[in-house]
Amino acid sequence: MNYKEGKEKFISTWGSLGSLWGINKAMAQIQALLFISTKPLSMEDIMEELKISRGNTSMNLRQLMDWGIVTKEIIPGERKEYFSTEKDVQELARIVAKERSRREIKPVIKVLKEVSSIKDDGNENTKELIKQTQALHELTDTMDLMINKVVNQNQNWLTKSLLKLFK
Amino acid sequence: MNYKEGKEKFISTWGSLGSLWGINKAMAQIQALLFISTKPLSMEDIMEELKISRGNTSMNLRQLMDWGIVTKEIIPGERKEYFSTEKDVQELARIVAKERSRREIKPVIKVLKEVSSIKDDGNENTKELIKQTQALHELTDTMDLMINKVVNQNQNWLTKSLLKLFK
DNA sequence: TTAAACTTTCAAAAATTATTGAAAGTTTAT
DNA sequence: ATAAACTTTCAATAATTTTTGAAAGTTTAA
Repeated sequence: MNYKEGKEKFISTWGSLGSLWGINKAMAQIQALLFISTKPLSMEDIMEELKISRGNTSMNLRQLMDWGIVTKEIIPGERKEYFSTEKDVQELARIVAKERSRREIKPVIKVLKEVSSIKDDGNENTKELIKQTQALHELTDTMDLMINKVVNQNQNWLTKSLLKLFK
Repeated sequence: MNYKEGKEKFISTWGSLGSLWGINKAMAQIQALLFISTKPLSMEDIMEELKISRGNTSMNLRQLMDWGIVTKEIIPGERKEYFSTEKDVQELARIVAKERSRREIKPVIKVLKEVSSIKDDGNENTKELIKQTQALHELTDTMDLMINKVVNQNQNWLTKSLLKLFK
């Protein structure tokens, strides 16, 4: 496998992996491309490399910026905007974990809390609903707590400390 | 909120959450329904409750069984097949984590390993590709290791021990 | 102020994914 | 062996999500 093949394989794998961390293919591919680029890229560069339209590129770059994963770089003397992504994997993991907690886990916790708090009318079905949503609420809460703890540590904690803990 | 409202809210929230843990809406809703049911349900029951077709129910039940989350129950004297889901949230979390590791994380680790092993031809782009995919490989490996450690512990370890660790 | 260079928006089209329902398949009881 | 009771399959359809591209918008230089 040479550079070109490796690059393509990485971008396409990372792209199809997008769903795992809750973003779409183009968004994941743009991030992947920036992640292995040695310098910031313009919209043209990205469109060209990934063979996607201007609109698609624009919208997905915006989303990546919303996530806090990609930043605009101003290059002096250049009219175009250039983009680059967070290059440190630890920091990247922290950002993704934090955003997913905020966007997806927190709202679910809210619903589970609400549902598990309905009045117990003595019916066995009601009892089961309360019991199970409560259990789910506790689990989700614990997991979210974990994630946020990890997320608020500074870099290297993840590899260094967790590796030790779980040995 | 009464029982019916609570039940519906739970099922629909859990359903739309399906994407977070990598399964589709109907599949997640069937699991949710079984999760709060006090007894095993037949295909008819599920179709009726969720207003989905026979084919859809059949296919999604099969997938849930593939995941190891749902099991067929034989009820003596009954011709129909009945289904029930794992009721323990800890066990459920273990199954899901294990399956996702196997289905999604492991294959990505394989690709990252391959790409990060390409020959360094001295070009700065090649160097960056190797460096970044290697970093991602290490991170993903660590995370997968963590997940599998958690997954191989017996129940209650998650809440009890991790809560302590992360305090 | 104007025009060139560039980016964003968004309705329409394309691609993907999920769902239906009826025919085919299977199992069980007699 | 037959038929009733039930489940699975899968081609067609529907729903959803993604992508396009051109018009509208913005910024900069002169």
